[in-house]
Amino acid sequence: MAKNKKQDILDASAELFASQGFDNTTTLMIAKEARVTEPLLYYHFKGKEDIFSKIIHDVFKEYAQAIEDLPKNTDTEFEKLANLIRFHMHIAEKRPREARLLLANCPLKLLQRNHACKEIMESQHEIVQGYIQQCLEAGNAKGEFDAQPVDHMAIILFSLVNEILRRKTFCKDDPWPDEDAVIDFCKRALIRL
Amino acid sequence: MAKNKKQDILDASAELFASQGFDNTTTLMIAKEARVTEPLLYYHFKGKEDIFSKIIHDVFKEYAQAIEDLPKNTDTEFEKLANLIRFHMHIAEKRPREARLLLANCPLKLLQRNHACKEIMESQHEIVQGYIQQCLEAGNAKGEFDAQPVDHMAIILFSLVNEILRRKTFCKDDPWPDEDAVIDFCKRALIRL
Amino acid sequence: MAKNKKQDILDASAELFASQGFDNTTTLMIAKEARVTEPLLYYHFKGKEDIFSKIIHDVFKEYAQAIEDLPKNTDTEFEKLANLIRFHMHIAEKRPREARLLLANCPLKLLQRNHACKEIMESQHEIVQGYIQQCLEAGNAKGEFDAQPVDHMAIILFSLVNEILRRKTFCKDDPWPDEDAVIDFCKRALIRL
Amino acid sequence: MAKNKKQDILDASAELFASQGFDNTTTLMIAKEARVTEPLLYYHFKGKEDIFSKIIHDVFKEYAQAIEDLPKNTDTEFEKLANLIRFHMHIAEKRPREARLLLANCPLKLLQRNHACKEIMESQHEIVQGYIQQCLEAGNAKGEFDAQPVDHMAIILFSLVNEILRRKTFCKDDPWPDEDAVIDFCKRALIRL
DNA sequence: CATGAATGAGTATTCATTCAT
DNA sequence: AATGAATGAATACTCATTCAT
Repeated sequence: MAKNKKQDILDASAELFASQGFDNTTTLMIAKEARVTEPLLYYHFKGKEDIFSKIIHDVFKEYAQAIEDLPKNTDTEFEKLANLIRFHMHIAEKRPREARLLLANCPLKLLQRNHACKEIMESQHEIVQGYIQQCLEAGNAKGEFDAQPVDHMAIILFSLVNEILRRKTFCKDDPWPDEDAVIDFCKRALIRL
Repeated sequence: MAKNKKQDILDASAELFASQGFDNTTTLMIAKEARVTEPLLYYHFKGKEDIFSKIIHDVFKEYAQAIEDLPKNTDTEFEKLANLIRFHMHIAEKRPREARLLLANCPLKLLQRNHACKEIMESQHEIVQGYIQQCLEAGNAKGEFDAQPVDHMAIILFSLVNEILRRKTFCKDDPWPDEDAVIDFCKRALIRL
Repeated sequence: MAKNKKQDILDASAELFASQGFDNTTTLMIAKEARVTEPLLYYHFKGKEDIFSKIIHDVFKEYAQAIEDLPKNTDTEFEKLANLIRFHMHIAEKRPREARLLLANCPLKLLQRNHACKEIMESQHEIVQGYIQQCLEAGNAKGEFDAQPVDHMAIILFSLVNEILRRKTFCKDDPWPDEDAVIDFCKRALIRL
Repeated sequence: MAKNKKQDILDASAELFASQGFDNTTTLMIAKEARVTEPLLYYHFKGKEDIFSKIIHDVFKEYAQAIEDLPKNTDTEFEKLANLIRFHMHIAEKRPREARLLLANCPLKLLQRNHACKEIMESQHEIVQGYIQQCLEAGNAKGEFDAQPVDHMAIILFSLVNEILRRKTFCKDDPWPDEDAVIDFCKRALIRL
């Protein structure tokens, strides 16, 4: 569609990787979907794997930015956690392709040593876990939570957030509690009355 | 090892699927790993996909049985939930190959309509969610919990259990809270003092 | 069906060779069709090619015998030729499987040097051509025909007979003149008034 | 030979299909014979069967054109029939490869429903039979023949023409009457003095 | 006579990638 | 920037045949 064929290739690849998986997508499929010839893929990228790397980097960049953009000034620290949870529940609906792309392909890619996926997963880990940890520490300091130990709690919350995204992506038909139920669950665990 | 070459094939395949993924494992690799010739794969199985199906069915059968075998008589309902969490944390250590096999390959397989993986995932869903739901309902009845609504809580706990398995499988090096921290997190959410 | 499994194998093979061709019929198909295991084929025969040879020999033996059994005493020599034509027109209806078996597979087999088919085709040639030639010579001697030269006429008549069989076998749906038209055509060519 | 590798593939395939049969010709053989790599076969054609289809279509197109090109203005209608017979006797000598290709492979292909061979055989049927039928009708009208019934006669003559081609192709060593004998045979059947 | 298990050699086809232009 | 032609290396799968029992 766009005049930029390089972007067409990235779009077509993302669509195909997301709907069929990396290994089941051939360069010919990509070329056809992008209305381009195969050699052009190699003019713009080093190869199929390179296209995949570019895509997940782009996707992750946007994701990291969105987390960065979450409101910094909130009445309570818990509100920040609630925002994080809400954000992840929304992604699955707003960016289903990107969610599928990462969640379906990365587990396999992680089996390969030194894959680009690994560093991205680690970055996500750092960013999200850092976000949570800051909230917890600030909340503890304020007496809002009595979340102890912070690091363990952070991992548990991070896991929950991740799994939310996964379920909403792959089990679309299954019932899933609305945001409030999830947020309430966490609130109960963090805030003892 | 065993005299039974059919089992050798299943073992070799499981190992390779778990360590490299289904698509990156060739029938020749399987044959070599199993110290067998390629045509024998086709004598015992319909094809590569059939081998995969047999393996995940076997793995799931054992998993379902293990859940069935969890102690039925416990002092508290929460103890049952704690057992479920402990069981999943142990699997990743006792059966790392099987955990990797399923968690790495199934997301991709789920993209294909009508794949055997889908029904297995649904069975797991039913079994584990059923287990949790029973605990919650019994616990609510006894006044042990005030978990409301039951179905939402069950899904959240199920998600947590799943993600525990995933993280322990793929992020072995990352720190992970010991059992007690996870169990405590849930206890705080379920049991208000 | 029969207790004789060797015959079952021959029957099953004939059926499959006739309906799918030699190369498209696998030994496994034969075994299944004959309700027998593959190694038994090799107990009774040297191999797939050997089964084929046995079948075409049997078929040809019966064919040669039938020609031998055509009535020897007829009012006219032409009646003998008419009988030969009628006999071939009937085969396609009475023995469609055997006709298909030979006519579909032999052309290809003839491409291979020294194939059993070759000698059989030559035998058929000799027998039928001999039959025709005798009729023509006797008819010429009696003044019934003025068929000259005999050998050329014999080949032409033989060709016509062969093609009749072929068309009735492969072009079942196409219209085909009844016996009388063919016989009449030959009569006109042989018997000048 | 030619710079056009696509044509090289067709030539090599035709040669091999004609001398060994479709099923006994592997794609590797074709590639080697055409001095080309195997994947190129799949770049230019959909597969082995597609190569075969292209060849028989080409062969048939040329055949149909040659029949179309037979002289339209002849002194007698019989001369037209004689030309048809002569034409077929010449094909076997001028185009032995193409004759073998079709006559050896098509009977088998006809066993498969909906094969390209079927429609080609039917086209040939229509063309040749139409040609003969026109001659007979015109000849009858002029009083040149008393060929009755026309359609039956046409089929018989068509059969004869077909079998001539077959025998000259497969039984090269066998004696075969010269053109004049065949033509004379037909003349006697058609033209009563 | 009969078979379950096993295999050497192949068989059509695919795929990521490159080259010449 | 773009492509038609071409390929090395697989890749899942098949087949006639044999062996041990």
